[in-house]
Amino acid sequence: MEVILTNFTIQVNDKIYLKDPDSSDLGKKIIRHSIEMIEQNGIENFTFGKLAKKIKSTEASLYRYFESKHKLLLYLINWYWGWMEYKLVFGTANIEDPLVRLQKALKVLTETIEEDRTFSHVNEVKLSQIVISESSKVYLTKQVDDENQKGIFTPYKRLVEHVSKIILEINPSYKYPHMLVSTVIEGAHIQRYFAEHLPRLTNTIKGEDAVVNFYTEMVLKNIRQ
Amino acid sequence: MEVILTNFTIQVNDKIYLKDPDSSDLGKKIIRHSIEMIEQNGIENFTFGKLAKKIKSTEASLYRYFESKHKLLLYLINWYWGWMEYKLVFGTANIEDPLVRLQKALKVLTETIEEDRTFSHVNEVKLSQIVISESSKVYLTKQVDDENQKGIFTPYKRLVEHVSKIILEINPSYKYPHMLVSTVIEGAHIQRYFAEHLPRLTNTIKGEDAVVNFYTEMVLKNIRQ
DNA sequence: TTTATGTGATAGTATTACTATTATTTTTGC
DNA sequence: GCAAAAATAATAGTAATACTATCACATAAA
Repeated sequence: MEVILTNFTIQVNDKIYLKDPDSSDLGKKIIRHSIEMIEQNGIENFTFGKLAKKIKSTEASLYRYFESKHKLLLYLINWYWGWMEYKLVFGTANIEDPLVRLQKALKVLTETIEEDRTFSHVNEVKLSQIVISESSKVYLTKQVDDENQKGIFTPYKRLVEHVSKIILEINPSYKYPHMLVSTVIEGAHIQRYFAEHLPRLTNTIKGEDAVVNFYTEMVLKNIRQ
Repeated sequence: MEVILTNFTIQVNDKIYLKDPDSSDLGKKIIRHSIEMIEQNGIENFTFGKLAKKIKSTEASLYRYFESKHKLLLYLINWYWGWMEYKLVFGTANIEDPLVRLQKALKVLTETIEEDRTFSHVNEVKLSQIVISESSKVYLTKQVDDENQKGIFTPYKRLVEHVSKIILEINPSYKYPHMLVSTVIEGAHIQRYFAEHLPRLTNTIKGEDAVVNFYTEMVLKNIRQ
């Protein structure tokens, strides 16, 4: 039984945008089509000019929503982290055993993304491809510290914190919970990228999702007392 | 006893440059100063115009060495992989026990970089900072497949292969050697970046190099039969 | 001493990442 | 149903970037 919750939106830090893209048709169009274009051509080849042309609007109009393409990318990535937290919370609700809960959480974090019809104007499959190829670029800049101070990376931190807590529930003396979780999240992205483009840097195994299995195994072996 | 090998150079794939920067004074100046500038201001804010001004040359002259700043970055990163391989080979030579050899290899891959006076015009400490903040950008582009076909990423692959082989020596049935090694290398970079800019995504522990210890422990626990 | 090679000087182009201004349309409040 | 306010479109312009092209000059190798 699939339940579609229509009164559900992912909140994104309002310092990222000038005008909430969720609040208008044009805004939603910007999100939908920027996802398509960035997924297709990468953030480097994406410009507001091209997007404006595609959605038959103007550059100036887009700049009323986001002050730069970097901010737009930040918006998309942050939306994703918010969505992941929502999936994590839903996916692990009512699971008593912390070990089972951890395994479920790791699965959510590392598995390939499938369509989620709850949020209509966002294509989560394409967005997850963007996250794989572009997300590290949002923090590997000289403005990190600045943006970090504005709380722009808190959704990501919250996600890491969330899973770290489960780990500490299982093994309260484990020394590196955050390091372990962020290694898993970032690693899962990179490994999927490698599998597609630089396969000799990873391992793919027929009949299993090597990424999910590898990182699940990794965490369990690491936190064992 | 420190031995300085002056007749030693790191070879970089000649498809990356138009003219070998090692072959002239101007070339070496380009390398030395581009490392300084990119480390300081990041690749996004680095331009050939600025570099030309700093070394009192012209944009056109720089373009005779590298056809784009992306290629220049590729050169630097590839130099680094070549240098790491050299350090790995030297550091693990004559170690019989594969477990000890693996531990040494992991240390080389994950520890913080110190000055190496063997290669005069390259500041390895600054270069390693560039690798931490910028290296993923060289393959997270839409030209990966193209560049990969030209063999531009082989030094990285060779490094991964090298360590993978040690792992298989210890446990021939281990399923994910490449994934494990690339997770370690990429992870070490990201964790050092997080420690400096987004500390809540990692763990730092007084009196120990948490990155080296975490990843060494991780590998050993993972490959145990 | 010629010739090739490397470097410098200068100029030019298409694109990008914006900002500014004004006109037009759409929405909303009464 | 209309005026006021808000949103969007149209148009123009700027500084910087990422190059390409051309020609002159210096120097070093043949």
